[in-house]
Amino acid sequence: MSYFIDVILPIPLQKSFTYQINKEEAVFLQPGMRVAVQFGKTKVYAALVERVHREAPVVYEAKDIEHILDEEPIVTAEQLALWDWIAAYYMCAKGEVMRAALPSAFLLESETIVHKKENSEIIETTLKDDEFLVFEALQYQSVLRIHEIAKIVGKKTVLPLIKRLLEKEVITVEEEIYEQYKPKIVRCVSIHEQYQEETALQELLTSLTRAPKQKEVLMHVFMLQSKSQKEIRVSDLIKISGTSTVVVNSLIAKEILVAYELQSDRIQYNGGEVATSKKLNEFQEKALAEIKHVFEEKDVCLLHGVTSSGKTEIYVKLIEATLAQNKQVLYLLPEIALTTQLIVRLQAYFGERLTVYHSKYSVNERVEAWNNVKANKEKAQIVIGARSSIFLPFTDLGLVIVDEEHEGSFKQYDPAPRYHARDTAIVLSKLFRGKVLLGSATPAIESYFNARNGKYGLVELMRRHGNVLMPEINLVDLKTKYKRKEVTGHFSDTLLQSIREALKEEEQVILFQNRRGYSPVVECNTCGHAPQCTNCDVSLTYHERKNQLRCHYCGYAIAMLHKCMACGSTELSTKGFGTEQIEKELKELFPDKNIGRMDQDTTRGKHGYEKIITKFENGDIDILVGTQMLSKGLDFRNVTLVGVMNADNLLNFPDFRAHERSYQLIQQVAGRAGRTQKRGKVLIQTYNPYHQILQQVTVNDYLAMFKDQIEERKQYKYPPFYRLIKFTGKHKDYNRVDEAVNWLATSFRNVFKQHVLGPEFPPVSRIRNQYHKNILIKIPQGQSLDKTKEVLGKILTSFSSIKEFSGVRILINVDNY
DNA sequence: AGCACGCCGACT
DNA sequence: GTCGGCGTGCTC
Repeated sequence: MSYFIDVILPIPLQKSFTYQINKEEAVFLQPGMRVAVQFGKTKVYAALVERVHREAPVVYEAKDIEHILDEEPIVTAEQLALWDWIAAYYMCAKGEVMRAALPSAFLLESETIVHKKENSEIIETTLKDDEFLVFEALQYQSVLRIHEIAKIVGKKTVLPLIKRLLEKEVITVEEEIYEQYKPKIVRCVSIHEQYQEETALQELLTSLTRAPKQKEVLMHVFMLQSKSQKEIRVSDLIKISGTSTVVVNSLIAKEILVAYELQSDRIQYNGGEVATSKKLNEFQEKALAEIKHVFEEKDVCLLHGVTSSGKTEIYVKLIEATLAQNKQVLYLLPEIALTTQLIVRLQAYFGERLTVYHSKYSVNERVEAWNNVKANKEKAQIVIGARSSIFLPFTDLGLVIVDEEHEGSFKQYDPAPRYHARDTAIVLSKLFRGKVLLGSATPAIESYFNARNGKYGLVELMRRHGNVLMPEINLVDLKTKYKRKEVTGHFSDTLLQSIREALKEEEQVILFQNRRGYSPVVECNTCGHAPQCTNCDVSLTYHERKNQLRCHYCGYAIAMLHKCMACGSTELSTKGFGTEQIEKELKELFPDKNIGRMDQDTTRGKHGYEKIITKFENGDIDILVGTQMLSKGLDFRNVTLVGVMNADNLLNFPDFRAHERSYQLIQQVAGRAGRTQKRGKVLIQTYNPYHQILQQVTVNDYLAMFKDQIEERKQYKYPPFYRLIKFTGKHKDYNRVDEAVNWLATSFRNVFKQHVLGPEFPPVSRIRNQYHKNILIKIPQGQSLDKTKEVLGKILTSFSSIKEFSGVRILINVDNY
């Protein structure tokens, strides 16, 4: 009788795959372990065991596994349950979830390695040019990889070439599997035990008089040994004694020192003392008590606290309480809010019990964080991270905090799984019977709705910490300003006046413009032609710094034109404006001040973001211009003025969430102003000063905004009343997507009738030479989600079997943002 | 996804 | 004529 395992492969296939194993393997293997398996003719993957069983597949012969990769499961049962939920809810393959969940070091892939074939006589003249190139390269290098061969011959497709070389017996190939994770090894030394005795030691020291360097090193070893009981690292020893490895090595050779290797953890906290948490003020205290009360009955609580109300201190108290129960804490933040500022602050309270997990960490660091969390180590009691940290192998998760809960970036857009970290965290927490706290100054409409409904608890904290006043928000009507010619560049005189006042007081200013680059469109004055991207259906954006026209969708760039491509006219003008242009205008208006810019273009690179922040904090920047990056959790003491350059392009966004988002964004940016005793000032330039949302922003009336929005959502059948699933067809042939998506929409409409919207080409219908077409499905409350997805799945299956539509890829986005 | 297999245009 | 382009189908 034979044994089998069902495995998840890290590829986007709906099916699960069965491999054969022997009895010993069946006894050893458990769900959550990895095995290396051959898949297809050549590839070897790390597959994750889902189930061990004895049901032989009927229609095919199961392959054997290559070998087992783990001693024990690296994925917990809870994680597998969560993966199942994500795959089902967000309508994607488990393999896609696996890809997103595991640190890439856990996913091994095989690579074809080319060797020179020994003992074979090769007549060089029988080789073609490219074959000879490979042959020649192998004379110098013992092995070659596929991509190296591609580089040598300067071609993309080299597999036929390799095949020919194999036939001519020039080379042999082999599949090399490698694991990417390498433990960090540190070399340590200790004094040989024969010198532990005092007399032997004295003897040794006298014998070393002719080797002063060695003696010195030895003295340092003693010093380090007496100072701390811990191991002595060779690298530290060299640094302290100011010698080289040679000296240490000769001591080891003389058997005076003994060397040994230690596996070390890359994640280490080397901060100072841990502070005790601050005492809360009476409002915070009350909020904390309310949250605790809510948690007695409910699993999820929404904390609605205005900017600067001291939400973090409340989180700290809750974290302390959870740690006291010996449970783990997950602190989720949007990627861009994961700043050093906040981490340093939390580290001050929790020291080495805090682990940070996010995309800037190396593969090795991620594996270590993973292992620490899984072993429930003390140093991983609190994990702070961006959305992907929900995939960590928690063993006893007591509390999840979702800070800036309203942030759209908690939803993964591409690739699948298109999950929402806030919603997934709630499911994750349920698996552990843990609690979830959602925190925001401007909650998502959905969350606030759930809270008012009683599904979540609701706690409000409307007082700023230290009784700092909410900033004074004023609108500036650009229409009248332009009419009265009171505008310089893009600055109204009101804004300019306020900037001058703030600068005179040596205070800092933040200016917000939600568009990067110099100006979005370059237009010919004669014929009206605007240069377009060759790969996408958008106009190119002018970037002055590099004198380029760039596409923000695909990155395509050309040099700025001197004359119109269509008519040759040299009169080109720019329309609209971005951060770069604001920066330039400021430099002209305030030549003696330091202007900084923060957007995607200036924060590239590993520390680009931090550099700008630090400069601003240190007062090296007087005026900071930026995109929405500015709105996230930054705490600048000396900012008293925030200017929104143009609120209208936010409000006019064609999306049902545009108003909600505008409110949140402006409110968040406004929250950067006046975090100390002096009342901050916010100026919003707009052509629509009577717009509801702007009016609500000025008086900080979240509730009014919520009521308006929820009414609209209800009327136009949007979330939270209806659930949305967006389908996007993608193909390089316009007609093919068109027909394919039309067919799909018709099939959907047969079942879901008027709840199917579209099909429709989006405003930008071509991106990277791929045409897009969308269908939106609205699911009313009360209609079973599972059933709906089942029906949709069936329709998609029959869709994929239609030949004419093959190649059209369908992206599914559940709870589309 | 990734890769093999198979069919068609542009070059030696 | 071949080389190499891309479309199609399959993977336990």
